[in-house]
Amino acid sequence: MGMLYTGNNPQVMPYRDEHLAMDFTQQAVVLDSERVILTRKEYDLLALMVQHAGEIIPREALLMQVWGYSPEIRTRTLDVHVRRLRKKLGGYADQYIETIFGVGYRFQPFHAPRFFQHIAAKPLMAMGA
Amino acid sequence: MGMLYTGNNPQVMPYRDEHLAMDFTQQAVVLDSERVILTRKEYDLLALMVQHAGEIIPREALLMQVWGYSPEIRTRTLDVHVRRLRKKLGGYADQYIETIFGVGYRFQPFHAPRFFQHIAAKPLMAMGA
DNA sequence: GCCCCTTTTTACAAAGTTTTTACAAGTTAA
DNA sequence: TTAACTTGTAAAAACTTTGTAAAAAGGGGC
Repeated sequence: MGMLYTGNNPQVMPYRDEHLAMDFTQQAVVLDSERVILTRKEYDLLALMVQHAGEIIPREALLMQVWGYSPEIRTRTLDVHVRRLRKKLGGYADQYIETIFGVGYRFQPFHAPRFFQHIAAKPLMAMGA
Repeated sequence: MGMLYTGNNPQVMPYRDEHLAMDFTQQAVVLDSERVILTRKEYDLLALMVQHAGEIIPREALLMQVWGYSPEIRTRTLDVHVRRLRKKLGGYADQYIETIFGVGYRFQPFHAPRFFQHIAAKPLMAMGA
């Protein structure tokens, strides 16, 4: 009986809130009961943020994790991808994907309280160049 | 980690939906009550996909399983076979055989919902990288 | 050998994805 | 307020993957 080893598949619990659901084994994203088609990079980016929901993820961390870029690399591709992700998340986009100015981005579950809107967010890492 | 059970399983349940039926013991494919004549490779390819209906099967897995090719081999024969399969599946082809860009292909049963099914029993492959 | 059928390769075309570019808009601090 | 810097955005360019037609290659039977 043949078995085909097809790679690692980290067991991550699916995400679900009032509007958005994400299944990491099927690579499926559903928004208000409709499938959202994401490209690979869009998916990787969203997956990383959702798996760290509520946490601020610095640009460098996103560029490192999703693109394999080291901090010296100057690129706008992260911004462009965030923009396209937000577009595909429709009207809830800005609620889901927060911009933390000077730092990075944060995914927030739909009803997450936003008491202390990143007041404490002083740059943890240098951004430039 | 994901495993696909792909080997010479002598007891595979026949597949049937509104338009397509497939009998793996007879190696017979019927589309809207008409027999579809497939070549060996076409049959092997379709059988593998149908037996994993709803799952994304990476190109490398298809090339490994149907052709015995290792991932380094560069060939377009998979694409050509998919094309001929789709041709023989007529108008339903694109509904049955989805292209997952950058990854592989997926057979979907005719009325498959385009979002979540929790097929927790069937391990899948991570799409990343 | 030839014939017939299947499979693979070749060579582009078409489609899809990602990155860059260029500038607008927003933010922060002096 | 201005200057310096960061993020948003649209569009183009660069790049990658898939689709397709046609030719070439392979294989079995006669």
